[in-house]
Amino acid sequence: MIKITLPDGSVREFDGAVTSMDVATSISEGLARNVLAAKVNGEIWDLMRPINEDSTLSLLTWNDDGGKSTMWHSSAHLMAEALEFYYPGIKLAIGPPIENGFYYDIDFGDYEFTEKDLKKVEDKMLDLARQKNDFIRQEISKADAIKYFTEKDDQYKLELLEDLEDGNITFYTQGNFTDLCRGPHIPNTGYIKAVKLMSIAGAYWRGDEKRQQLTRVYGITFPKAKELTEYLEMLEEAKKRDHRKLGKELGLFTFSQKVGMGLPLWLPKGTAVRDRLIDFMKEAQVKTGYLPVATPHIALKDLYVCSGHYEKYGEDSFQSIKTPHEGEEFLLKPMNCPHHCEIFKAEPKSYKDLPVRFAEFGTVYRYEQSGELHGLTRVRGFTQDDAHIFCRPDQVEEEFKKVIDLVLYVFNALDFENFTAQVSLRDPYNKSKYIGSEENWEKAEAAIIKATSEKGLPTVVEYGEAAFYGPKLDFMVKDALGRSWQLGTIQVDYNLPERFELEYTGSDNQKHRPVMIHRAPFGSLERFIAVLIEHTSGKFPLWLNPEQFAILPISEKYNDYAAEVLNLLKNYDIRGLIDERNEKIGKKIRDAELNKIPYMLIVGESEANEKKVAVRRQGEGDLGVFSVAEFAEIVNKEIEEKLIKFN
RNA sequence: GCCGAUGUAGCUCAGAGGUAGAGCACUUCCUUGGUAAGGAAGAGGUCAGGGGUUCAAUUCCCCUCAUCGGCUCCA
Repeated sequence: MIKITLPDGSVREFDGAVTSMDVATSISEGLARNVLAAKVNGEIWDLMRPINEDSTLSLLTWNDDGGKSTMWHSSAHLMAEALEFYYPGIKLAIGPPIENGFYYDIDFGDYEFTEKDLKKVEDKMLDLARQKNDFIRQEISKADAIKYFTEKDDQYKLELLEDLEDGNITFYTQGNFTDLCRGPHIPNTGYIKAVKLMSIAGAYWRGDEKRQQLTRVYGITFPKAKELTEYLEMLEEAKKRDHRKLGKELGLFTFSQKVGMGLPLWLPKGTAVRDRLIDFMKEAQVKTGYLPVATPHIALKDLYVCSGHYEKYGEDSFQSIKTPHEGEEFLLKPMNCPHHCEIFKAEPKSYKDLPVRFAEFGTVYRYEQSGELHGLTRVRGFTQDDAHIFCRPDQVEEEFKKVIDLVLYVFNALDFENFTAQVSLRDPYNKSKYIGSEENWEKAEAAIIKATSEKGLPTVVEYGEAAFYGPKLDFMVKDALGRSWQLGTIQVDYNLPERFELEYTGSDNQKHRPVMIHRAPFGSLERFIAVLIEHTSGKFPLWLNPEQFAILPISEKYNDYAAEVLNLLKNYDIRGLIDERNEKIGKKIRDAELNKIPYMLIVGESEANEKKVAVRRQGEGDLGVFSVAEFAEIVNKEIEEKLIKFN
């Protein structure tokens, strides 16, 4: 008698060994049709794998991450089978499921596999899927496994086998394909109803650029054809929101080959957005006691030798700038913090002075490999809304909480509702790669965890993700399409104060070392704006929009009245423009809509006579006729609702 | 940096070994209009750059550069 405990706490009893599929069938036929895998005592298993002892069981369907990943893992095998059919002799490396689908890294030997080949592989996969071939699990001895892959001459699998223990090795077979695999898998290939091979990319064997470069084939599958269609539509939507495309269309920023790759040029409209974000942050920061400072774009190399950045990044950064006669060596500023340390040192500090908070919108330059550059999210020169808080050790937690408040204020004003706080701690198995004492690390890590839990943030803890000088808290924001982006960051640093020998005089009249906190709620303005563009699909909040309205005269006869309205609106601190072109009103509306201008003010004969404007809201339509003062009130009310002052 | 793809008008793209095409945008003219594209004409190009094959190359080949998709990296 075997007892199976289900997630709802109910217990089902079976005579002898059962499979998860048996359990699913005993619950309902529909569930049996939809179930893909099962979590048995916390481990994901094949549905057909016999359960021989009392267990807890939860059945996984397409709606569970575990169900999806099982399906995609099996799909990787299916793709491998199709590829082996067309390209016998290829060598397979690894083929895992990923967030959206799966990939397989493959050594095609001399054959150059291209995107033209994808279609026939897709078709073959569907063909094989229709055969409903079972995925068969087989435990195998290490010796037999080595023999199998030696015969297949697959050095990648052999290398993987080296790390595996005998007695713990399984093969999975479906149709004519057998692979070394831990599993689990879906019962048979018939569950896969829709296949799309997305792209091909190079990938290094085991992520090591010194090793063999393999061909990575990305794909995704679905249990229903309709879901594939929906997924492809979602991707199209994401493309429309791409900040590179919208940035160009809306005239926000550009790049120039002459200026250099990865160096964004802000156009007037983009600059307007940027400046507004800066003003917004400055205002909030002044209220929280930050002191603005300013530092130059270059500094002596010795500054970064002192900070330790040179040792760690010197080789992989822009190389030094030298003076012609004196032989001085400067580096482009990759960080603001060393400068701020020197500002801290400029005047002696008492414990009564702390915390000191130096803030600077500092533009920094970092060498990024050419292949890494990506729109505004990955650039070589960018501006941080940087600040460094120098405080006493007993103030760390309090300061940390204040920064969290500031970040939450920013996110709220910009409608970033879905975020998670990622706490990055040391890799517990490799503590040697971090600078600083054990005691300090433990203190800092504890302070961050306490602050996030007291603020009630949705938190995930990642081990091994800390910076080399201290633990950090990153704010990961999800955009409307569910993609995750890292924005704001707060980092504790016990290292730089040490290296720069920063100190303050305590109440005991002794010298003490302050703690430093780096923080940037936006992170980089460039990346932040990129995410903001994709988040809003270019429809910025009204307070941030460079053009809040467009006055659209019905015909050129009313251009004068339009100018009058524009003048009036200037008094209300609302900004906009007049579309004076010789076009019909339909055309002007269409263009304003496409330019995502929030309000359209249509003025013709009746409006001019009554000294009014017909208001149309972008994406919504006609709102009716208002006086200029009434319209100004509508706008200001909308802004006030969003932009609650920080205090 | 590495692998692969791409590079034609300001933008989106078509094209083919024999003097370069469309739509939108732009300029001028006609039209003066009521809530998502009025009409006509015009201007706009070293087909990314360099080399080669050819009677002839934007087209085929090689190199370089840039962009895109990944890998690796990200203080």
